[in-house]
Amino acid sequence: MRIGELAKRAGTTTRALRFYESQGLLEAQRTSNGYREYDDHDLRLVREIQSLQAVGLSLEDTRPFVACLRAGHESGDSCPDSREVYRRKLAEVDACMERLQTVREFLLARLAFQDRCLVPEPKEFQCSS
Amino acid sequence: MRIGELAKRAGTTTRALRFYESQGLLEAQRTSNGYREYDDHDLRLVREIQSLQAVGLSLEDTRPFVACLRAGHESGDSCPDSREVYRRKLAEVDACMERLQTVREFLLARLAFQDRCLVPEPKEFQCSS
DNA sequence: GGTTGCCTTGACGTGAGCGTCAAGGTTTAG
DNA sequence: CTAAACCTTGACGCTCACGTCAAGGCAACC
Repeated sequence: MRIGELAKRAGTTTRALRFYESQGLLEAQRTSNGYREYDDHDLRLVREIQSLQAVGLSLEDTRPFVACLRAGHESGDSCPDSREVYRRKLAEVDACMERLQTVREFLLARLAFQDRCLVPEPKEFQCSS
Repeated sequence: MRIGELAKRAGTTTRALRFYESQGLLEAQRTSNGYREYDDHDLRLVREIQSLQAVGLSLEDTRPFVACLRAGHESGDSCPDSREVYRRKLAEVDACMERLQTVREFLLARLAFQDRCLVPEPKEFQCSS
């Protein structure tokens, strides 16, 4: 299949697929006229990337999973590097929730008592998912 | 005081202060040679902005608080618009924590059972603080 | 008069993950 | 023959809160 069909079947755009290729996450055969040609294995890769992004992993973080699938494993997260990414992400999520809990309490306190002026110390931690 | 001293006393940079001015958050008197001149009231404003940013509010969201202080209130969050920002942010935080909880459970499950292939549906919600 | 250390405006860079043209080639339908 | 619907590469745009030059003016000290 060509890039348009792959995009449609994966529910994404051709631009995203070309971007993945530029990042070395996706490779493609080329037909004689220069068109990219994909198969079901590539569709699987794209779906893996999307799933991981949906969990909040960066594209960079999906790299080990893709490599794992390419290496022939049936599941992208059965390789040590992938599992390490999971563990790191889990730690990030925990830290993020802790920080959000603090923020939440601060907001509640501010909403409850109007004239207080307690402010939490700035933390450098960046919380996103 | 001039911009350098204000930056030092607020623990930020001159660039940040000029940026706040460009966003209409901070105003400054000008001396005859064109230098910006600030007073303690401005320092208070900057500190308010920093506190709110530390909680995860965007610069845009700090606008009502600054306006509230400018209007003469002793606390930036005693005005309706400010409190509305608090409420909205609280809702965002709650949604974010809920989402993180889902992600967390997913990660734990994946780490526990290697060969499963359940993936949560992609959510469009953007979670950051 | 030269150096240092402030200050000014303006403009481009940063990161992530693409979106959105632009300008053109290829294949198929009518 | 032409239009539609694909495809190609390249390059700039977007968000956010500034960082980082660049080029120059102002003030004080030796």
